[in-house]
Order: sequence, then C-alpha cells, then structure tokens
Amino acid sequence: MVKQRFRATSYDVAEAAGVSQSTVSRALSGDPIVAAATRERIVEAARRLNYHIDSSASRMRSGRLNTIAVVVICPEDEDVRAFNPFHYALLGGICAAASARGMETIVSFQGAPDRLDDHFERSRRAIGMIVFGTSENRAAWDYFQASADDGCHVVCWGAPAPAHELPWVRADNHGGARAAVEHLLDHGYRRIVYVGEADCPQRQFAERYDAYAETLAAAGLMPRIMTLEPGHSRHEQGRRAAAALIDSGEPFDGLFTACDDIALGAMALLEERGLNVPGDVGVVGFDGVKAGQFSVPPLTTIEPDFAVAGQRLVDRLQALVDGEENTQGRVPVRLVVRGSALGRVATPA
Amino acid sequence: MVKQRFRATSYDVAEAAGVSQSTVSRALSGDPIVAAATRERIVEAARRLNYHIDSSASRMRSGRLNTIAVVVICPEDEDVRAFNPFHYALLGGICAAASARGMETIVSFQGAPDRLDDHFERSRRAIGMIVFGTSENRAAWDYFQASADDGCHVVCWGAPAPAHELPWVRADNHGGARAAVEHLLDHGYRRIVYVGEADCPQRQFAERYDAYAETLAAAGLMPRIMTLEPGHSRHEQGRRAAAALIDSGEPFDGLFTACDDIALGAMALLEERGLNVPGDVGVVGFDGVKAGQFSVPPLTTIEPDFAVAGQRLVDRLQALVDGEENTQGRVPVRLVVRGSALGRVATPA
DNA sequence: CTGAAAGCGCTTACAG
DNA sequence: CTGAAAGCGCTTACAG
Repeated sequence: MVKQRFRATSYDVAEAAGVSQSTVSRALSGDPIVAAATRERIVEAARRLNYHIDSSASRMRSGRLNTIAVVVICPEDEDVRAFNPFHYALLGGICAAASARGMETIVSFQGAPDRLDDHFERSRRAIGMIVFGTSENRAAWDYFQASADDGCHVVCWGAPAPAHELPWVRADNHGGARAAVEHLLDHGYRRIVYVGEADCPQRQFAERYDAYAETLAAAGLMPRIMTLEPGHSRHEQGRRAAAALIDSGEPFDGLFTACDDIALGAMALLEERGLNVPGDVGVVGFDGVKAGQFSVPPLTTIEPDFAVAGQRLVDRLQALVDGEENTQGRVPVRLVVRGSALGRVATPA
Repeated sequence: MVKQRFRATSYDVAEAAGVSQSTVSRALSGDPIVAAATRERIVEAARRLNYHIDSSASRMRSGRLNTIAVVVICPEDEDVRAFNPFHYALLGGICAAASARGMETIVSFQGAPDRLDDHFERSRRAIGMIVFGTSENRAAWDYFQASADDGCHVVCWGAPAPAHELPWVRADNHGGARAAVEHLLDHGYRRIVYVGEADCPQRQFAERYDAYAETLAAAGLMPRIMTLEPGHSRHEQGRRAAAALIDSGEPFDGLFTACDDIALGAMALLEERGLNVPGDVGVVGFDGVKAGQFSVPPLTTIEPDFAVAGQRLVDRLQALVDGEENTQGRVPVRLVVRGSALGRVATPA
C-alpha cells in the first residue's frame, strides 16, 4: 500500500502564514490587491507545505475552465499505425499553443462509430472541442457536426465535406498549390498532372486543385487530373494513379499531388516502372510529412506552419466560446525544396 | 455574445423525475440499489434536460479522478516536425488504452527547460503521469525523475538512462533484436554491424545491442559496432555512420540499427555511394515507423505492438497508484519483413 | 488590505 | 429502496 500522503488545503496554508483562508486564495490566484509582504509569507508557506490549488474545487467554484478537448478522428478500426503523420504534427502544434496560453488539452483518438464521444463540454470538462483527422471517417465527422448543431463549441481543421458547416482553420491551400506548380514550371516541367479526387468533398483538396488549374492556365497550359481509387490507403492510391497515368499512354512530366502520402506512393511506382524522378517526372506533394525526407529522392512539398496552425485553432475556439466575430483562419505554408522536382533531364514519358 | 444556455443540475432532474437529488445521483452513477423503474424515470428526465454530471463537482466530492497526464518529451526547441514518429504511435496507443478503461488523458508536449511542468498530480488534475519521448532531452528526464523522487506517480516508456529509476514499460528488445539479426543471417548476410551508441545510456538501445551480440556469437560470428556522432538528428547519424563504415575499408554486408531513423539515413547514404540495398548490404531497423514503408527499398524493421504498449503503460500507472506490486512490462514485437534485407546478390563491400 | 460567510454541484454516510 | 443533510476545497461578494 502506498502511504496516503498528507495533502495541504488552503486552510493549512492560511494557518501556517497567519492569515485567513480567503487571503490565501487571493494571494495564490494573483489578485494584486494583496499586500506584497502578505503574499510573500503565503507563497513561502504554500511552498513549504507543497500546496497547490485543487483544480476541481477551483473550477467548480469559479465556473471557469481552462481545458480544451482535442479530438483526433482516426479510421474506424482505430489503427494508429497507418495514420497520416500530418495529423500528429498538427496535434503537437495544438498542444503547444494551448500550453502557451495556459490551457490544458484533453486528447482523445476517436474512430469506432460506437465509441464517439462529445460530452466534454456538457460535463464541464472542457470549453469546447478542436476536431481534426482523417476525412474518410464520415460517420465521425457527421457526429461532430451534430454536436455543433446541438450547441457544442467545435472548431475543425480542414472541413472535410461541403455538408459540414463547422468553424474551420485551414492551410493557405491556394498559395501553397500555386507555389508547388510554379516550382514545377520553373524547373522545366510542362505536362503537369494533378493527382487527387475530382470534385473532392474535402475542401482543402478542392482548393489545391483549383489553384493548380489556375496556375497552369496562367502559363497557357492545360490542367489534367488523375483521380484516386477509393478504398485504398493514400500511398496505394498514389501508386495506382501513377500506374494508370503511365498506362494511359498520354505523356506527362510532372505530378502535383493532393497530399504527401499520395506523392510517395506515386514516386515508388514511377521508379518501379523505370521512370526517373526528377529526371523524367517532377513530383511535388503537400503536407510536409517527415517521411518525405527519407524517400528517394526526397520529396519536395508544401509544408503548413504547424505552430501557427495550433495557435489559430486554439484562438478560433476561444473566440467562438467568447461569442466573438466568426473569423476563419488561414495558416501560412512554405515550399520545402528537396530533390523530387529539380529538373528534367530526358523527354517526357 | 453567445447565449448563456441553461445548464441543468441534478436538482432540476430530481424535480422533473419527482425524486430527491440524492436518488438522481445514485441512479446516474449506476448504483444498483436504485429501483429499475425509478432509474428509468431519472434517465429519461436527464436526457430531456440534456443533463450530464458536472465532472469538477463529482471529482471534488468523491475525491476520485479518472485522468492520466501524458507527457511527451520533445527536443528543447519543441520543434515537433523533426520528432520521431514512433512517439506519436505510442501516444495513440496510450490514449486508446486509457479511453478503453474509461480514463481521460491530459496530453502535454514538454521540451523547453523553463516550461517543464509536473503539477498535474499535486493540483489534483490527474492520478499520475506517463512520460516518454526523446531520450536526448536529459534536462526533462532529470526533471521527471525528480518528480517521482518527490512522490509523484510516474511511469515511463523505455527508461533513458541508468541514473533514472522510473517504473518502466519497454519493448521486448531482446526478442526483437534477435529476430532482426536472425533475419539477416537467414538471408545470407554475415558481416553484420550494429549501428548505435556503445555503452548506450538508453537502456532500450543497450538491450538491442546485447541481443545482437549474443545472436551473432551463437552463429559463430563477431559483433562489430559503428557508433553515432552526437549532436545530429538520428537520420544524419545514420548517414555518417554508414559513411564511416565504408571509409573504414573493412567489409560489411549487413546493418542492424538502433532505430528506424538511423536505418533510413544509413540506407540513403549507401545508395548514394553506389551500394545496393539489399543486394550489397541488408538493413534492418527497429521501431516500425511509417516512413520505412516509403523508403526505397522499404525498410525491414521490428515493430512493437503500440496498442499493447499503451495498455501496459496505463495499467502500470494504475497499479503504481494503487500501491500494487512493482511489475514491469514487456511489450511484444514483430518482425515486419519488407525489402531491405531480402538477400545478397553480390560480394560484400 | 483582510476576514467571515455563502455557495458552486455533486457523493455518501445515516436514518427510515 | 429513498430522502435529508453534511461537506469536498475552493472563489468571491460583502463588510470593515
């Protein structure tokens, strides 16, 4: 049995410091009205007694909460191994931003339909939820859309589908996609194909496609899209799209993909089929996932600023709770130049 | 301004159901003594009023907590982009396991020395902490060791250094390393080098080395270690170690690395220097990170069961809090055969 | 600037 | 099986 250690209360500190309990509470909550000398005695007594404010009591009495619920939507099988690492980087950014604002984060990974849970706010455990994750788990997104409709405070990353009207924060998909396509153009690629869904319900992907098409048009070139086969991992979808592209017989020399995992799959297949990247085909992805550093060649990509993404999401949620103006947020991106689009050395495939 | 919605209390439910407040509390907390008919009326009234137990009040009164603090130790600069994805998979496993046991997880990423924080338990926000992350942030590990010495309940993954005496859960490093080396031997590799620290303070790495040496010895072969240069990323350390190995002039045809990131760096350099993997050199890593699926060739590795790892950590913490026997935990691993060690087709380099 | 007192919303002995 | 009552440890008007 572990020894039940003595836990000091504010009354113990009050007695040790020779003041009343209310003064202890004021001093330790930083109320400036407390005399400096009094505060010092109290702080010292608290330190000696290893006293820390009981957060449940404080929350109950004040009604104030400093906790955000972060919901990571995973695949229905909840297998985290196959999970897009992009989401993890985002999670890190959110936790860091919350912490910098003195807030705590309750994190839950939710995937299985029968285990979805939005009771954080109703049970007063959090002021609201930040939701993000795979756009493929539609049941989960529908569930949290219903939570929001029901009065919960919900902010999401990305906005997975047109039917969803959650307040959102997104990457600067337009600027990122334009930078990606311009990078390909600047390095001599001309027959640049977009690999991703057509009419994509994921708005972030749709935005990337639109900017791709615009940028090509501005250069006097025709857009071309190679769509994905549903029901496969992003990596496998990239492989299949690249294979379909080769088999189509129509020449191409550049790929801009909806996300990095698709790009990595496509690159692997191109190499297998004897096409050199970047010599025959230039490839640029989107997301800045770490795996792109280790591919051969390393993947040129568009990387959102994850720290800013976390800040925007936390601030957006706080604003929503405070009833402030509905400002959406765009997160800046940067082009990360690695080896996969450094220039053609051969004729298009 | 957001409309301040009415929030029902147990008194409102009591009135609606025509019972006393104590009976509401009993019914909703699942006390079996409540009559079935009474319970039904109460549950229905609670549903109608959208009532949920206030978790702060419940915790304060009962003194019971169902929250675990999860501390992810990151590099001091808190840059999550470069963070080993292995840790993220572990985080997912922990959150899933806690959730399956009806517990919540407060997650914090901690790196900067001036922002380390272990007050979860003293402020009654959590029953204890699960700590894991980069072994390189010694200040952070020392800090949480001090927390444990100070009476906090702390369980860690891995145990970064001999000076640390935290209760731990670890992978079956011995079994994993043996499987890795046997896989290399089975595919014809004979001059197998371990790439990692010698006398490594990280016990997990030390265990991997020991099993490597034992397995080679059992096959009548000599161990050889190529150590890492401190102050670089794991990937860069792998590159440099592979370069040093080639430059040493001593032939080798297999690498077993302390972790996947090192293996990926080493593979990249081998290819750059014109050595084929797996034709000239077989490579096996440890961790099962997703990036290994996308490398060329894909990386054969030892993958711990992240779901089991999460369960063991949560259970270990609960046992520690309950004062139960100090059982450490080993997490099973499996050999993931991909392309990087499929057999030699040439003479050793 | 400090103290006495009320009360946040529950859980849980105790009584019946 | 149910109810009346105490009290968890704070914060915060109110009084001085």
